[in-house]
Amino acid sequence: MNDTKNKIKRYLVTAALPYANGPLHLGHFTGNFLPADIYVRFLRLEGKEVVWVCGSDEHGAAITIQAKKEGLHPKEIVDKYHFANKASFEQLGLSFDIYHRTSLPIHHETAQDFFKTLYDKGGQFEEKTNEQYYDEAFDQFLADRYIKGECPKCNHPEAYGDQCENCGSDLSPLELINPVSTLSGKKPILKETTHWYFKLDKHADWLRVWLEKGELDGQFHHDPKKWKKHVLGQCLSWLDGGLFPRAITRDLDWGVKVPLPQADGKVLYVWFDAPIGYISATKDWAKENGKDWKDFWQSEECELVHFLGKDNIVFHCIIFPSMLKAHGGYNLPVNVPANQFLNFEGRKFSKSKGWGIGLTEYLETFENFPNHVDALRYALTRGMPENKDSDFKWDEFVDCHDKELADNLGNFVNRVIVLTNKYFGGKVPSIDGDLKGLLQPVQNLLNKLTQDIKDFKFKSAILQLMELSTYGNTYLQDVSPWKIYKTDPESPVIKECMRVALEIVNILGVVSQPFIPFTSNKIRSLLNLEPVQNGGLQKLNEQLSKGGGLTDNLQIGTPDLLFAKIHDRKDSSRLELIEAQKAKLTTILEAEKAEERMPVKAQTSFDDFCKMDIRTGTIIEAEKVKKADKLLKLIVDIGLETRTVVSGIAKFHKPEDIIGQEVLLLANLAPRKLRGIESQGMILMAENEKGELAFVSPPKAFGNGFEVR
RNA sequence: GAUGCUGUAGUUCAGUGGGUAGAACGUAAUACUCAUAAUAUUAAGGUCAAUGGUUCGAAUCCAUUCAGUAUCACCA
Repeated sequence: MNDTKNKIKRYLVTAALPYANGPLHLGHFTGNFLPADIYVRFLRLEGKEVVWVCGSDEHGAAITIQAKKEGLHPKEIVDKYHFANKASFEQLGLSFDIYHRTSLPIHHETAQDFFKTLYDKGGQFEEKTNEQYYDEAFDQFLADRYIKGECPKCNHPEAYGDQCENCGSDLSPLELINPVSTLSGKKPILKETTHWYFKLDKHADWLRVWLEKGELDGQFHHDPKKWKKHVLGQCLSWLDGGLFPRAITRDLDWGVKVPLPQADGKVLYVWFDAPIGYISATKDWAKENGKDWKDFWQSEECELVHFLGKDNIVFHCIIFPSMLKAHGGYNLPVNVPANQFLNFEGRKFSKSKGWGIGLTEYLETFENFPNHVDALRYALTRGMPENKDSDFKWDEFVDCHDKELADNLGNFVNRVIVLTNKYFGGKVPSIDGDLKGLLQPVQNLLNKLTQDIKDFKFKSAILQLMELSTYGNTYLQDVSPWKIYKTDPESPVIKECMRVALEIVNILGVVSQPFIPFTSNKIRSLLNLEPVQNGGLQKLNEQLSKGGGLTDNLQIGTPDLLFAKIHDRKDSSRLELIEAQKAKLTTILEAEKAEERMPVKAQTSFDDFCKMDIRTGTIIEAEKVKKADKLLKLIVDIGLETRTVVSGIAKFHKPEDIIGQEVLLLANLAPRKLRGIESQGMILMAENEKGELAFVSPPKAFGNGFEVR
């Protein structure tokens, strides 16, 4: 295809650095770490030189705020989660070459050098001074989201510094009436501060060429057709919207110090320092392993691939590449195969509601579940959100564990091992036939699997894995050696059949390794072989091109199940484990139904109530308000007159359905403009725990304009 | 609100330089018994979100609409 590919000798793979302020869940695992691990393990199997770097992202205001709330030093927070996450990752079989952390000195130096290089070059940064809100109690400048106040446009009392959720208008914190810090609850003061901005806008032109055509500095860099649609789409949409300078410093005492004398008390903004963590991690690894990090970052012979979730696309496809290009000398990623998000039983993961399962939690709860890590890795790969959001369901986990891993793969391997022991005393039979020819269909599947991984189609690849054992099952069924054995136990057909089946088991042992490494080791040990080594797939392909991958008369091991089925007549323990997880969710759902009745408000007086003039009325016209999701413009007949009312009910009621609807209208409410339309009253609605709105109305044809008391 | 992505069999998803729709699971029938009541074969099942357009021909291209989801300049 092109020459550049042939130059590639090394691969550098990154998985997005997890933020070290909390435990991680299945979504992080399947979106980011698992695909990277599969890819990296595959490259190693192919005998490629590859380094996979990752680590904890440990800076940023979120961590300092959490530390203050818990009365801890930020270091204590990040230590806790760094080591916890690292331990979980090891148990899950993630094969990082290094799991780094951005609080290490080598990272601080690297990030500072990077900043300093851009600064000294000139033209990449600009300085701006302005006034920002500052929380004196917390001794911290406040991000927009940490400020609340009254909205200047709709007077909603709980507007955020960046946006009012009531009227939807974009705000600046300075516009808020009576601003309050959400950290201390006190009124913040205005303070002047200076920050450095990275001139991202300068990079728009080459970025577009790079993303659209895959060309960099007039040369071929990568094939944009191999990028996922949603990745390219989002990037180009960003470029279309125009790029703007972005602040890259913060007023904080936790983070990488800005290496300038005039920048005391300022640190690099985490999104600037975090991706540089990939570089410092590589340096750290290289130092430990006697390698040169530049061979991976600054060499044409190395390919860079970033794995991440869709929330991180623009950072890795626009901002970080711009930083690297501005610095000069660095490789840019040849692909950024971002995944979408994983939901859990139909909803988003939510730590606060207990919806979902954390990685540590899974590892602990399923500790005694045989091969529980591979069971999870398999289920998550099968449902990987490669091109759209996907959903983890326990029932599907059970299904694919039992039907695919146990019945298809596990049972195939088992029946081959059992038959080999039975017919040949556990020795791999030698045959005279054309083994290579017999294995051709298997080789085709293997090739497809290989290509799928190279194309980052892991879901399809793992299906090919299953196809391999399906082929094995079908093949056994077609030949049915047990039938032949009854009449002619010495038949060469039996030998040939079993040799082919054993070869397939051997192939499965090698090629399953990127996906389900523990199972791979177990298959190998059933064949009496060592765990597969780097280059194992390359070696296997060489052997297959000559004939088979196994040696004649190899003494294999005794049968042992790879996966214990969840639906097991004799042992209900695994099913109980799953049922307990499902019961937990039911409990949450029921609790939500039960609670969430608003407490009764403070006492009021009859006189106050009488101030309300509530009238019966009928909706005679209804239309959607433009530029508003929730609003309908209604004309209500209240007998003596008609009123125009803007009502936030569009999510639950279509305009055409509610014409003729009888309603109750609060008629003496002060008029207010909503989205430019004067609303002369308020329709009374009942709202349930889901936020659904229902009309409250008199019985049919009651008549308009009567008072409600 | 703008923009990106997504919307295909009961379920989970593949699929496009436009030319009689694919898999897995589930369902039904049959075969087999070496194996974890496993396996194999066959069958049924889809106006490819809706509407309009381009075309000899559209699930595939264009437009509009609807739904889900993400991003939208200091949120890590």
